[in-house]
Amino acid sequence: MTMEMVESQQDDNAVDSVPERDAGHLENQPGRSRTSTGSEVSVAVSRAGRGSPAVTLVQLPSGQNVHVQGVIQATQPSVIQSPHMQAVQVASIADESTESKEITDSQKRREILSRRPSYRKILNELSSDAPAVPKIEEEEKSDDEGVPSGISATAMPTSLYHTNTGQYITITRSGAIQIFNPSSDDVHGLQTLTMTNSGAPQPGAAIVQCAGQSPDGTQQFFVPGNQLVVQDRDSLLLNRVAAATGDMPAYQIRTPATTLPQGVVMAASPGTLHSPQQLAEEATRKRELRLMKNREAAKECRRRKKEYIKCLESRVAVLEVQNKKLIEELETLKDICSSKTD
DNA sequence: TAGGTCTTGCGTCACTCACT
DNA sequence: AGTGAGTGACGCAAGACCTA
Repeated sequence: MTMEMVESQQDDNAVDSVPERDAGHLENQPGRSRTSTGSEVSVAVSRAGRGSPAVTLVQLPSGQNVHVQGVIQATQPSVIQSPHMQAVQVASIADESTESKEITDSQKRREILSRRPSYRKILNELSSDAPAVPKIEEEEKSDDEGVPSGISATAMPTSLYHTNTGQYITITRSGAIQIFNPSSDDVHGLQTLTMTNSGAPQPGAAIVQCAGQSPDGTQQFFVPGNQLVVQDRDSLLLNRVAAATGDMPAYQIRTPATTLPQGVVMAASPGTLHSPQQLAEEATRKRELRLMKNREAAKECRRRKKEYIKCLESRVAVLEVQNKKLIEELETLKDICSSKTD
């Protein structure tokens, strides 16, 4: 589901559903007794405390007493809050008076901050409180988002291969093949391939579709099952056509010949690495992979954070509408009360 | 218009948490 | 215990905006 859909859906629900729910909440205010007549309406305004909003006690004609808190409240410092963050903010506010405590224990602060729940978790908790707030799905995202996925959580590589051109190929659990060029700084260095074994043009061969930008040179690399992925002339031609039409280029998986083609390098498994140079290369490769995955994770995290903030802003809008309605309701009740006393 | 400031996004590191 | 995901913090770069 795209963000636009989420927001529009929220907007649709915002005005209608939430105030209804909170009206019910107001009706259930405990601790107040009915009047003997049951038809009297009384309004009492009291100040709760310094900085606290005024509390208005409204006795409805039905005999119900309603505590209405002032809807005009002090502005919040930030909409991004969690219980932990609130604790931090309270602490920081309390510390404002004493400059000597301005320098906080960074270790403790880091500890508090690091325990902050994920945005997904917070958002899902919010959504359980307010149905108008959409949940973030645990696993899948829709493919029609148009966002380059990179190596996502659902496509974690299970195998890593190194080509003779210095590129890395990862085979994910879902069967997708991803080509990564470490020398490329941007997202275009990553290509995602989707294997389709059914309908292969010849036995033992499979078409591999490349979702990324096609490289200039030919691609040769191995995949599990002793199969060799070759970008042959035909598929190269297909690639050129695809490049012209915007379609995806094609690769083929073939069973390799008894002798390895020139220029094809098979990455050795970590268990067979002996020389320090090989170990260093392996370490470098692992680091590159880790950095790449962390890069993607950071992107995803920022995306979720933005979505989370958007949802909070939407919720603020909903609550503002709700406050407005409550103000109007309160004014109406006040009018009824004053007209009865006159 | 040049220089300063602000905003935004990115990559990386460090760390925690959950899972196996 | 090891591993991967998630995320805050930090620094950097590029663009937007402001001001003398």
